[in-house]
Amino acid sequence: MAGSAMSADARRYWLLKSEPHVFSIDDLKAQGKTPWEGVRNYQARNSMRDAMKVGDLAIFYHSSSDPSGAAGLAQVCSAPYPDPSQFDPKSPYYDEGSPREAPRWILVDVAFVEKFAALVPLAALKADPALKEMLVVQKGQRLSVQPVSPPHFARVLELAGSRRAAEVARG
DNA sequence: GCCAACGTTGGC
DNA sequence: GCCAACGTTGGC
Repeated sequence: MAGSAMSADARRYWLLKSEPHVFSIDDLKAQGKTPWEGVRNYQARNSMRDAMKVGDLAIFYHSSSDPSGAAGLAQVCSAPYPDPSQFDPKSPYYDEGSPREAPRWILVDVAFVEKFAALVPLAALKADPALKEMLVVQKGQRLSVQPVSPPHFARVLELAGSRRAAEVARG
């Protein structure tokens, strides 16, 4: 009991990938919040289902873009619930094998927090010695929902010139 | 557009 | 349970 409370309740940090031509940080800003639908990878789902908490912060990452990179900040704003798109035959994310009574795909809602003054390109993340171990800079890393360590998260915010950098670094 | 890396599927 | 084939991701 004693000693476990702090780590269990500590805010966690994430990175969410999105192709900006599908859904960008500007789209999130315009909508205010959105269900993070379409995740069809079990490891990414497990993060949303088991580990994310309301209030967690996430780097909003633009993938398959020119350039790709960290575009802004989002915040988890709901408990996990079934991704409605898995049951929608018209959705590109439809999964006919997902049972209604035991939905396969779970998501959370995320809210807009901040758009970085300038996108931090992947090349800049790769060039930073402090981010050498960060998942997103690793070769072949395709996971679309990634955990980010607090120091890495704080460093990305610092590179982005975010006013929240100091706050995050404090924990 | 190419292709390396990765996850999933399905035959055996 | 192995592993080849396949589909997808995503940087370049």
